[in-house]
Amino acid sequence: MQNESKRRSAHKAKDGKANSPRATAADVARAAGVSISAVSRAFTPHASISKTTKTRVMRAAESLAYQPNPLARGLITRRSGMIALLMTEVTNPFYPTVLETFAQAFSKQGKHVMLFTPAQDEPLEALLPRAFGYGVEGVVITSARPTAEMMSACETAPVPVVLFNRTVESSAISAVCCDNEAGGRTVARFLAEGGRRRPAFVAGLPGASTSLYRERGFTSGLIEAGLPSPLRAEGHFTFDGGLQAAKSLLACDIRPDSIFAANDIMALGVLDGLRRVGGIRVPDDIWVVGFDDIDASAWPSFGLTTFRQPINRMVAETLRILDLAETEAPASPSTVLVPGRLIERDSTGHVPAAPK
Amino acid sequence: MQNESKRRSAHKAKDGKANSPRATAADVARAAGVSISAVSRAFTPHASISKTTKTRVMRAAESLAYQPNPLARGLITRRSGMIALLMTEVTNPFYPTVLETFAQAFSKQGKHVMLFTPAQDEPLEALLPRAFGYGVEGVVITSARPTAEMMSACETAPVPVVLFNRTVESSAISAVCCDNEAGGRTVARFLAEGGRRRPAFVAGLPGASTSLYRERGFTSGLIEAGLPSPLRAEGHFTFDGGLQAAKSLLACDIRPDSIFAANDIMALGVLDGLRRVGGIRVPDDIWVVGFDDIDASAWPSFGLTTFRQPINRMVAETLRILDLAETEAPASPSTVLVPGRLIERDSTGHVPAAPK
DNA sequence: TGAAAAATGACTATCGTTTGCATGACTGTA
DNA sequence: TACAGTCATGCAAACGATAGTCATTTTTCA
Repeated sequence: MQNESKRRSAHKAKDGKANSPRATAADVARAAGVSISAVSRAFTPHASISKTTKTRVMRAAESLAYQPNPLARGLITRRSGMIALLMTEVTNPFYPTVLETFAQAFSKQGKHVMLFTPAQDEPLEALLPRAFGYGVEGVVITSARPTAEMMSACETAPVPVVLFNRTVESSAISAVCCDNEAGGRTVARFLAEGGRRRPAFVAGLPGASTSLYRERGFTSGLIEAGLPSPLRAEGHFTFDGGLQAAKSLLACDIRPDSIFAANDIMALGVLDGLRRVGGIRVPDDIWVVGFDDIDASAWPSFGLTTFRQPINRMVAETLRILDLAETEAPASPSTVLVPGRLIERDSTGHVPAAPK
Repeated sequence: MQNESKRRSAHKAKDGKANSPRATAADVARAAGVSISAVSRAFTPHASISKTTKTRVMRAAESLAYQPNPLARGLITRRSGMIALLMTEVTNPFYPTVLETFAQAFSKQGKHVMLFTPAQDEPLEALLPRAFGYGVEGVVITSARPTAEMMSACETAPVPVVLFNRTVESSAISAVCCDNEAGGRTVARFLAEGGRRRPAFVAGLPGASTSLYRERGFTSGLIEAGLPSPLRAEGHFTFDGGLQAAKSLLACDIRPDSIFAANDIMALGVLDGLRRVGGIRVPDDIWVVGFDDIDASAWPSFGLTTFRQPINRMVAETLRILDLAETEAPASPSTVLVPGRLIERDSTGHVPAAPK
């Protein structure tokens, strides 16, 4: 009887007497002197059950430490109490914060987070059916560049799907996003009012909607303010990319006097890149602005001025679309734009107060 | 027809014709002209099934996009293909990396990560039974300070439980950890050889085993090298805590000439704290060493010398204990210490080569 | 070629719930 | 007092798979 227990040796064996095999609804029913259905109904929100039976069941359940098995429940209701979170870039410090905010918010609703990260080069859309198989009650996708296959997979999903921090053309898919275009425009205006004349933009991954919209808003904001289109470099949304971008921007014939990076981690790279090159001072010579407001941006070494994404509100909106929030009526598929705001720190100079 | 669809309005309605209701084993069996058992066996690793039938089933399954329902399977086998990850501090940049490494490793085994983060002040041990209810095949806990209740809950767990980056007295629980004591000692020796005479230590959360062992190794290493016990401050494992700790250490009668922080994020805070106080140069006046080797430590602005935790190996060891790795035989409950190594950067000076 | 051994497929019970349906108990009104 | 409505309750059938049993091939070897 010992040699066959190959796969179970690493932990307490099954036959330990104290290892209570978890109470089932039948156990509770027996203890409370009711039927199994009654137990089930006691745990179902608006079920038809009398107050007395319910308390009796609940009392018995408590004494047996009973909790309905989510697997069995999910098998029949198709809702196992989990939300799928599809994430691709956990390295960007912005996302861990997002992750934690979601996890907290969900757990407040009794939901749990199931994390899906694609193995290298695994097509993202392959993850969706897998998630559905688990009876997830909703899917949140944070991927820089959702593919077309992905989108069509989303449209036929049996549960709500929300793109987080992404927008997409299709009106059949919900998305929650910071107002990136407005953010870019705000930064442009800020730089213009600060007397900057030669702006530069550091883009993220080509094709990423966030980078795209931030650039669009930035460029149009500059033009509205009578400034030229920005110089341009790519930073792939990474610190090192930002660092390289800074170098390449400095190599231009006419150096920029301000750099707006499509996210903070690149902006920090830019700052470090500028420091490396002697004789450049921030903000005296060059202003630097980021986007996100990650923790590190507030560190004294950086003091990065940045456009803050209101993660809490974005998450709340996502929950609302997933139909989990108690607040309002469910929305139809739509793109929700949440406004952000500029946080001024040391990496930019002071903008004179508006004249009147 | 509109007003009654309250909870389903946010996504494609059920009645859409293209919304294929997901193929079941029965569908596949019919398509392949075999019994349902055959289908089941085709998807069970060492089941008794002929090659020809298996391929026939697999072909049919593929054409129907069939995948066994993990809920139904888990209901009977008690293994739903998920691993529970209990995390408390996602804000420390070390953990997102850990998280991603785990997620990648698990997904390579066809397992998925279920994330459990306790709501504020929710007792951690309450999460365990919930996880077991989901039929998780293993639990990984990364919590700074596991409670006694937690521990006893672990011991009676129906599946392997591993403490990650924590150690614990009980020999009934497995743990995977970097060799913190050796790490602390290595740092001590490094500082001593570098001619430092007044070391300081910045502790993390009181009671955290990692901080404790790193300090123990550090202190004994110093004493062995003929140096005094370190000055001491607490930094709560946060950037800001490290910053404050630096200030308080500088306020000492005799300033330290080297500071070892129990983790990187605090060490970065220390660096920034030192910069704030004029006239102090790193490493000329004070050396700073961290522990973890998070991404930011390598950024030019910091160039933090640090003791690197080999996350990949630690994760691999964890998988082995969880009985998932293909490599070796399953281990009995044990504490695995993985060696790390010192990464020298700009925050410390050069240690002269050994004399002979 | 034949018999023993091995491999395979069809049946059926089961995992722990939810839920439709039929029944029985109550309530308020004519 | 009786009658139609409510409301609560229990029974039994799913949900979609796995695994043990048993009958039936196939394979193997003398």
